[in-house]
Amino acid sequence: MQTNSYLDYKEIIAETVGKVLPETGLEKQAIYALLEYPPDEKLGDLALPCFQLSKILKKAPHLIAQELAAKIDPAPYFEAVKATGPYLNFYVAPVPLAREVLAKIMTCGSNYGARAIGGGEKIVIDFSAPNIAKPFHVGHLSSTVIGNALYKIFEFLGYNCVGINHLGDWGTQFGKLITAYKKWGSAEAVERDLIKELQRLYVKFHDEAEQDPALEDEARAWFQKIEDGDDEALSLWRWFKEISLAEFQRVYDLLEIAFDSMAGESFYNDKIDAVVNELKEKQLLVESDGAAIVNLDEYEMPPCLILKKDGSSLYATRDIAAALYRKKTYNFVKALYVTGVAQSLHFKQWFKVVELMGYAWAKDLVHIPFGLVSLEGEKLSTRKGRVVLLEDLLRTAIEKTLAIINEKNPGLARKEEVAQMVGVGAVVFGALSVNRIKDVTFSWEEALSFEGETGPYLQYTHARACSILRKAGFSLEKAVLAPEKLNEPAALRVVKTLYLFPEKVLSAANEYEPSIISRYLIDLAHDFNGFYHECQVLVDDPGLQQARLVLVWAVKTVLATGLGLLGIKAPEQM
RNA sequence: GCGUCUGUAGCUCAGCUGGAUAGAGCAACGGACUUCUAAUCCGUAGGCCGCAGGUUCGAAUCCUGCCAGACGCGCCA
Repeated sequence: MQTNSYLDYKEIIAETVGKVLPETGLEKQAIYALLEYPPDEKLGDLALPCFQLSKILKKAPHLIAQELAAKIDPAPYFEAVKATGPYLNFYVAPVPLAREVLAKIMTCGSNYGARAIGGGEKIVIDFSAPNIAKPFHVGHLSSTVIGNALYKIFEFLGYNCVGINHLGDWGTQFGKLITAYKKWGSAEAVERDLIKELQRLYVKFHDEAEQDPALEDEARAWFQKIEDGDDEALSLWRWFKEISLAEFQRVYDLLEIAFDSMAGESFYNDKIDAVVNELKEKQLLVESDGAAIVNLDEYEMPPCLILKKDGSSLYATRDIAAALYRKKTYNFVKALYVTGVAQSLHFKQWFKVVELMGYAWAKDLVHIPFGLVSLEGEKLSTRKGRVVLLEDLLRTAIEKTLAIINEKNPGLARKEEVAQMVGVGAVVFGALSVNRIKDVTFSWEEALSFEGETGPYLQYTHARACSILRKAGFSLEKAVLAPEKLNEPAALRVVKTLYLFPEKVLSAANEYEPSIISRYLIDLAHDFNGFYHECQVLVDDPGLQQARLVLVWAVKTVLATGLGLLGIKAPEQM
């Protein structure tokens, strides 16, 4: 797999400038870091601003730029190197660029952009983590799709990822649920309405408990019974869990997301005492108001709660136990936790506790926060029934897609299959197209928008490219690379954007930010659609047609790869 | 009260490891389908980059203060 080296113009420039200007004493890396992409095509493809050099050389920046322009031989990678004021602008020679980029994509195929930097090391990714007996709603979308995208991105860079669904399958809410079930529920009703019925019972419990606080005690008692291994309590707990998992699975099937481990909170029950003991041995635990805490004053954080005054554990305890278990089991080089930004402090605290326990790998624990999802400006609330179920959203998106297909392309084969890819793709892309950290207000109109910067736009562009290749009977084996024929500005723009893909993938991984790939794909699709309008591909001149077909194939390949990294399908027709 | 994050065009957002005239999409208006899928493309209009200072040759980008919003701050997760 020749996936570790990509043509790197910055590297070439840094090398050349370093040679021409040895007196600056700058390392190649330092020059590399100064290089930037100019704001306008007319100013070339890469630029070296000379202000910093001016300080070192004690010379006006525009003079340095002029001098460098005179000394540097552009060939073979550049067609010109010009000084424009204080900038040294590099104009990439299109033919070598097109040749290198397209040849690379032809040899690598769907591995273009991949690298082997992970060396097979493990990255554990904790994501999705819905709560049992509660609806799987749009609030869970971000964690699920961001986690899945990071999984695919890191695999693409040579890591071995372990996806863990840390299910919320333990806690007093099960006591509440059993209490409500015993009082107002029935096996028939649960079998019939599944999570909807469980949710009804849960809401009912809270309504009733407002009048009758004794219910809370009853709930606690039932949860205690689960913990003590009481047969009835345990079998109800298992039953609720099965019902929930079956329902969650339908959503994961629609999204085509799978996990390597479904070890939820309950999995760590027998691993918590050891953590508490270890904290005691390491003299990190302090008693405070009857609870056991780790004091973090020194680090300007509130204390981390380890045990309640009744001696039971808290979620930080469970998270620490899980981290220790995962380190031992997987020996990860990084463990990512994809959860809402609201939990930032919690992660900062228990990461610090792990560090204080003496584990150097505490630095490998990374919280990947994302913004809050609200509904028409109001918080989602299971109890108030103010939620949009993810499954409803996905199914509505699929239905809408099917309607559009019936209107625009009624003869399409396997419509339902395509409708699912596109409808789901629209929803997934919507969640991955903006910076993670932004809060979002869910809107049906936006979630079901298929025009402009959307998933369907990317898929449509991909399908268009496929359509051309199909009509031309294109085959990669017989393809002829003819970069000199791709000389229209629109074609060159596409080539230049294709060149950027590997570095975008790398940035997305470094910043844990799938939206970098989303934005890139929008650019690529846009450039391609511009080319599509300006340049007819299926033309009489066989040489020209062949040259353009290779470009179309390359775009199709990169779009499919990029969409794949986001967890989105790329249908060949739609 | 303390802390974290966010504030860019009417709306949703890029750009934020400082650099050349601040970019998209949606909505509005005007154009482009007998030609490779118009879920597309092109054009017009739309901006004291929250406010005020500071650092710098240069600030949407860095620092400080303020304003607005979101979230968090001990026995839920």
